[in-house]
Formats: sequence, structure tokens, C-alpha cells
Amino acid sequence: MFEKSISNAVRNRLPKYYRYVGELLDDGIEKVSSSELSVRMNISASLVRQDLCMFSGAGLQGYGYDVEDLYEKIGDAIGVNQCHNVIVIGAGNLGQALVSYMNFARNSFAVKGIFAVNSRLVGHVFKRMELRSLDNLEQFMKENPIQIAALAVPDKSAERIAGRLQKAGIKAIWNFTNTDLNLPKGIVVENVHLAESLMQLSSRMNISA
Amino acid sequence: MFEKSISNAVRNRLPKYYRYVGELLDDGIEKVSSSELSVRMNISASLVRQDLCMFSGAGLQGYGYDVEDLYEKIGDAIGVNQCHNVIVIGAGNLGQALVSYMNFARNSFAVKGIFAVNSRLVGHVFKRMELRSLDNLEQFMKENPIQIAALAVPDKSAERIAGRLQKAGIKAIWNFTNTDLNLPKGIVVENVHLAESLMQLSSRMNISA
DNA sequence: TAGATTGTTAATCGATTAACAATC
DNA sequence: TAGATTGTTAATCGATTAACAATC
Repeated sequence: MFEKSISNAVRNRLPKYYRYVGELLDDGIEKVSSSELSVRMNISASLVRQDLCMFSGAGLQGYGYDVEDLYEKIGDAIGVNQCHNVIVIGAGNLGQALVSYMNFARNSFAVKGIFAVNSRLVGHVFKRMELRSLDNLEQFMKENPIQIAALAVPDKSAERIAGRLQKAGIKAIWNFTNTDLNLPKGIVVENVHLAESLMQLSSRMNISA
Repeated sequence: MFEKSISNAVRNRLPKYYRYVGELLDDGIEKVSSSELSVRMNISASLVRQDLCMFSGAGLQGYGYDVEDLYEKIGDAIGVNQCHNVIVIGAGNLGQALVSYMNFARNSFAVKGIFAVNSRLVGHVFKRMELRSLDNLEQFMKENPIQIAALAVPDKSAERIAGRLQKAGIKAIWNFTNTDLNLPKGIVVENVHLAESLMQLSSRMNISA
């Protein structure tokens, strides 16, 4: 449906475009030029045009980009115009936070199950969902079409659980553990390494000092 | 203390080096070559050498890098060999998860206070800490040396609270809101945009399909 | 010494910016 | 039509990789 040639650098900017264009849409603004968008987003107008030419037809010479059309097209490219079924693995503070978080984005991401690693939590209820035992993971995935797993478990069990998810046919893992999961190329892994993020912050504080 | 010339690309890899070199250290391994490290980390040996030459003296020709020495040096560069005082703003699920998270890394990051935006939470206790009212932020920061604020509040209050933190003399903000904070250059902002991360994941699923 | 491996320079690659012709 | 602004090509910049001399 979509040229493969879209670079990673561009792809990683798409959500940011989506957010800013969404704001314009909310404000009832109908068209936007590359230079207006570049000022808001604090990037160059040239880059905006270079990026958006992926969505051929979104822009009109001498006019700019149609906001509604652009929003739709970027949303398609990102994939948020369809709903993804998600399970959350790990029911600690972080797992719970992720469940709450995705409940907001219900249109694109629906949490279908929460699995607790800590067996004492199994059976408890969070956000009207029962915390399931990890033992039932494979069974659950057989009975429910799940595309994405958010992985918020202790680091030492990450690799093993990722392997199970892979065998069970997961398409993508949103990885919150501080490990680099080694999975076949077909599976998308998006890392949110909080420890690394915090260290990057700390490291950048170090220079100015 | 440190050459300014260290590029962002390198800086962002430092935590990863730190993690892998730390594993070697834990395993009691005394020396490592750029090629061994490159295999483990799945990057090129050339890049490893290029990156690590920042820490002049860490490597020895014909031998490799001394693991303990390297770990120490990278830790210094990142700033984890000293302790930073942190406050967490926002006591929802995410704020709580961040408090728990940083309790692990107590040697480098110590949570000194938690501030609730939702006033109904004020006075409750989490991890032996009282949830404070945001009204007392300035007073608290006057009485305690705080360098870092983790910002886990609703998007709409992000900009306003960031401004207050700036005025109160914060050095760095670990930003979990889906906004691009506009702060003077002196203040370090490290973004963890969960929404963008999830969309990047979704977007990358889209290609393979 | 010979072998190994760094440190560093040069070559390549990719991403961003500049420029401008095409066109609404 | 004239003015505006995209789409796209060329130039620049920065980051990664390759190569190899230095040296332990």
C-alpha cells in the first residue's frame, strides 16, 4: 500500500507531524504551508516539504497543504486509522500505567488483556479487567487476535517472554525492559528504555556544567 | 571537565555502552576488544573505537579496553557516578511508576518529593512518601536542592508547570507529556513521548504488511 | 620479535538544507 | 497574469564505515 523507500528518519517524524497537524485540525484551520508548519515544529521548511512529498497529492503548489487531507494521509501511514489489539505483560506500576495510557487512545489501540508475572496479582482487577496468569498467554492469543504486546516485566524474564510471544504469533513488541530483544526481523520491536533515557538526560546535564 | 565536541549521536549511545560494559563487569571479565563489544551490541567495531576514543586512555593498543576502567569512565561521562535529586510531578499511574522505577537506581537518582496535580491525592502516601500539593512546589525547591523533575502530568498543564519549574531553578526535565516544552537553552529536556513511540511502532508494522 | 588491537585519517553513506523550476 | 508555494534536484553537512599506521 506504501512505498518501502520511506526512510527511518522520516518515519520517526510522522507522529510529530500527526500531532501538530491534528492541532491545526482542532483549531479549524484548513490549510497550512510548509513554512508555517516548520515554524511550529521547529524544523526547516525544506525538511517539511521533503518529508511530506511522501504523501503525493497532499500539497498544492501555490496554496499549501490541505490540513484535513494531510491528517488523514499521515494517519494512514502511521496506522492509527485502524485499531490494534494489545496485551500488556506485567501488572506492576508500569504495566498499569500503560493500560491507563492506552485506554485514552482507544480508537487505535485497545487493551484486550493484562498478564501478571507476579502470581499474587493474578485474579485482581484493574480498569475493569482481570489480571491474567502468564500461564494462559498462549491459550489467550489463540482465542484472540492480538497484534501488539507491551512488555513491562523484570529484565531477567524479558527474553524468555519475548520468545513465547514470538512463537504465539505476535506482530510487534513495545519493549519497556532494559534489554535488547533478539527477535527475527519480521517482528517489530519498539524500545522505550527508561534507564537509557534518564542517563541521556543526566549525560546532557553534564556538559553544560 | 569534558570536551564539548562529543556529538549527540555518541552521547545517546553512552548508556548502551554502559549497560553492556556493566554486564561484562558483573561477569568478572577484565578486558574487552572493540570487536567483541561490537558483536554483543550489534554495531560495527569501527564505531565502537570511534566512540570510545572520547575516553582517551581507556584502550590499549594490542590489548583492548580495561572493563573496569571503561565502566568508570563512561559512568563519569554520563553522570551516574554522582547522585541527582529528583522530584516527580504527577501522581497518577505513570508518576507512581516513575517513582518505583527510580527507587531502583537510588545511587544515581533519588526521588525527594512527589507532587500531585489532582488535589484529591494530596496527603496520600506512596512508597513511604507523602503526595504533596503542587502549591508547595516553589517552597519545596527553595528548601531542597533538586536538579531533575520528572513531568508526568496532563498535557494541558505541561507548559505551565514547566515554566514554574524553570523559574524555581530546575536543571533538567524528564518530560513524559505529549508536548514539546519550550524552555531556554540552559535547561535540559529529555522527552519520552509514549504516544509517538507507540505510533512509530504502529507505523513500522505498516510497512511489512 | 610477531601478533593483536587501538587510534585516527580517509572514504562512504545517508540525511538535511538550499535553490529553483514547475505549477497552482 | 502575478504571487505563492510545492516538488524535486543539487549541495552540504554529519555520522558511519573502511583502512591502516602506530604501538603495546
